[in-house]
Amino acid sequence: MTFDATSAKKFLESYNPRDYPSIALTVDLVVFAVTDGVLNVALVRRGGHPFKDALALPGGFVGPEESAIQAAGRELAEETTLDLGRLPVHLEQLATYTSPDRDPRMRVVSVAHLALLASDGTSLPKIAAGSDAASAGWYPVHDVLRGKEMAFDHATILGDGLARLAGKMEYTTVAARLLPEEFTLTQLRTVYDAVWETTMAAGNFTRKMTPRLHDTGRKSRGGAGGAPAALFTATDLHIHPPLTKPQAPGSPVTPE
Amino acid sequence: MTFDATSAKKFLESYNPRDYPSIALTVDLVVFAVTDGVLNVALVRRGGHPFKDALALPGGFVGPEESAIQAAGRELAEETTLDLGRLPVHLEQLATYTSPDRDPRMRVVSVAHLALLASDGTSLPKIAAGSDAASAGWYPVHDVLRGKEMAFDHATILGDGLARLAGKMEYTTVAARLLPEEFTLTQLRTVYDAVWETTMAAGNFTRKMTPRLHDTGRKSRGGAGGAPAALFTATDLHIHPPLTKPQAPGSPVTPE
DNA sequence: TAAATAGTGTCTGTAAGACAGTATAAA
DNA sequence: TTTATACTGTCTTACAGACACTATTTA
Repeated sequence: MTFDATSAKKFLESYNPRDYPSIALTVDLVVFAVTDGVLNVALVRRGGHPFKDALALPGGFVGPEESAIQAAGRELAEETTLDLGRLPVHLEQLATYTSPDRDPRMRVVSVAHLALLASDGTSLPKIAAGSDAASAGWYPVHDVLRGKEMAFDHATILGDGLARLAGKMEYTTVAARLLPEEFTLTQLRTVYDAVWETTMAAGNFTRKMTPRLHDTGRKSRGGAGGAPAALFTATDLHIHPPLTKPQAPGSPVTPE
Repeated sequence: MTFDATSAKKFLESYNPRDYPSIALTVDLVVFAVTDGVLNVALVRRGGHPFKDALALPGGFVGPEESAIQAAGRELAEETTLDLGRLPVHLEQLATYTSPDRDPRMRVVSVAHLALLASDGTSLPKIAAGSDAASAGWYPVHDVLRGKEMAFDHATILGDGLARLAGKMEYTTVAARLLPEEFTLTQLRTVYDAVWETTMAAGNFTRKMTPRLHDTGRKSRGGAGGAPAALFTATDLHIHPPLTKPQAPGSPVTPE
């Protein structure tokens, strides 16, 4: 990487820090996990002003030597006390929120990330409150969004995170990242039902998904009566053509 | 927005500017337009180090009082000397690039945006070189990506921008944003061919797209022989189920 | 006319949606 | 046995892909 002192100086002239107020770079996390057929999000209850006592997304500052995704992974590890190196956690950048007045204290640019935690469907990972949070816990996503009382622009971010997940599930097997490494088709279908708030037909779901998954050959113990289901692992294959989320009634396909 | 001086002070304690080097917030623009069946991107030739003489995406700093998308719109207007208030230009956030060493001079966090300029297919909007650029012009996207000699991480950004556009064209009518307000189905098909580097069958394309567009009732003058085509305008409808980009041969649908 | 383009019709194969039926296991 | 679950089979309908054919214009 070659550049000389003159050009660096010229750059710093065009970028005069006096003209630009100090910018804080943060990450906000939209962390999802499924239990009992419900999609949950990890939220913290704010301990201080502004938005004291309101629900907020967990997050933190991006360190000087790390990228945003690295900061997101670090915060996630701190918060969940999970070993991210071993756990297959899905983490991706969502969007960046830059409105100058989104935080009344100073200019805070936040790179939101979407994280999917594996869960067996009956219990959720423990999460710990961060520095600025009084308490942390899991909340049903759809309920929270219908209530829409959140700190800063976090309701928007959460909505964007849900939309990203719901959309991506149409054409990828990313829903499997919300399940243990080996899972049954019924478990996977439960994830779709939870995120899309629908009820997928079991038979057709099996027929469509099976060619996109890898059959381990093993069977699950039938938990509550019924035949043991085959255990699958996810592949990184795209679903083509996509799985179609059932059209909401009243959303027209043809104009006028 | 209520917060007191104490909490603001506490926040500034947890965010100690001394611990965080000054951050420059910029936007980079991926500006697309189609001519003669080819997808083009607006690039500048860098005038100074680093990456002197290399191709780069246009961009600039985000002002203290504006959001990233506002900065992107402003830069786009300056660069193209287009009246964005009147022109139906599609502008959306793409992704944010935060690697600490992506710019050797200082920490530059760049929020990339995707812009689609309307074009009649035979000429491209004039673009002007910015401050740090020696010259600006249009370049064929696919050629540039195959060559892959660009400044900073701009080849990655350009690739992400193309992927975003190509993907979104499967399930929205966003391709129409690369055309004048009224367009024919052949023009629209040309856009798909240019972006996807395919050849869509004309008859089937008509059958699939027509219900998603609004027929103005008017007809285009047949330019070079042939029947006059109907003129359509775009709707904001989703294409459901999506238009499928023909599978590249060799990309398997079933695992193993 | 000839040539070029627009748009429709038709055939075929695949797959989605609906749902019945069968197999496997636990209580 | 009863019940619950996992899967498979079948039928119908929709539509994508391929492609022929007609219609409408310019040269």
